[in-house]
Amino acid sequence: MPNSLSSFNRDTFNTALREKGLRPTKQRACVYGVILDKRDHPTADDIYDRVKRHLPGTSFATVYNCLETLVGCDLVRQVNMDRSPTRYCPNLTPHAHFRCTQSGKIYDVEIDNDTLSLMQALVPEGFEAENLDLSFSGTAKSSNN
Amino acid sequence: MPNSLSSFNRDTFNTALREKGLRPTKQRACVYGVILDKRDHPTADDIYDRVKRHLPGTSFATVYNCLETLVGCDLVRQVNMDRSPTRYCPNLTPHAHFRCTQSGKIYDVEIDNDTLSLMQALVPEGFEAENLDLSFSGTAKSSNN
DNA sequence: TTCAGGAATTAGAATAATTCCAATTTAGCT
DNA sequence: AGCTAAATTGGAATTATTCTAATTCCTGAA
Repeated sequence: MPNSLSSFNRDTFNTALREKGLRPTKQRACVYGVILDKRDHPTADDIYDRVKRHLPGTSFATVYNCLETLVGCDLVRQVNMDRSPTRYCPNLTPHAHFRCTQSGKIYDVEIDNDTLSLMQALVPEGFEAENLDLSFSGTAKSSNN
Repeated sequence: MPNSLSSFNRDTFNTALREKGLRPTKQRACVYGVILDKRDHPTADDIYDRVKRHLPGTSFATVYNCLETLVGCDLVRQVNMDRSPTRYCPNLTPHAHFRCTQSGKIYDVEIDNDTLSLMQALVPEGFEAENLDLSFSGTAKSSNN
């Protein structure tokens, strides 16, 4: 039985959904599962393909619905880089993204607390930032694959 | 005659285009003009409306073509925030953006050199960043309009 | 346990931003 | 003026995403 969540993740998942009064359905679990499974910042399209291998009847709308739900429950994060399709990421720690313009691959980049504080301090008086997004693009040596 | 470029901007414009072997057409000048004129981070749609007031025959495709050209000549910058339409910005200094989730307005946020260096230092060995994007979203007090 | 009612899923249509395309116009050279 | 490549044009096409209305599925009260 592939893509069953580990009991740890299953717990996180159930709890997060129940807290919002939402149902932990098999589609939602599966979408969450494939995102945890291969942390390659998949697009909705990628996720759809992977989910179909486990739950063949799943529709595109459902994938989008599930993703929206998971994002709303803070189980996964959206990653938007330029105009390219939205990607999804189970890494919830504060981190930036690096996109290789050659391969299209996206890498997580840790942000240390000092730098994070300095960035947050850029926001002027009278503005209240709830969200911060930092991304880089450029080239990655192929040894980083 | 509205939206004629100041002689300073006209020079910048002509030079930047000629350097790439491109023609400084009236459509390109007008698109550049409206972006300089009202620095409110307009979308292609906004720009189209404003350009039509000066050059009524202009098509949408032309606006997009001109924008691409201007970006390629480093005369304006694209600003992408989440999934919302691309916006355009004539501020070429390193700066971040703040989007007010209530009004949708976008504000420039200066980045000091120290913070900029620290951010650039986040990029790990083996990665070469050509581009850095920092954006915030949250709420802005209405006195910031 | 059943069953009512809300929640979730589904297929397919609709939308929004952007890009593509083929035809026409224009600008810059000789 | 006339040639040629570049730019513009209108409309069709594309892409990612959202919407809609119908169906199916859970859950908890009887």
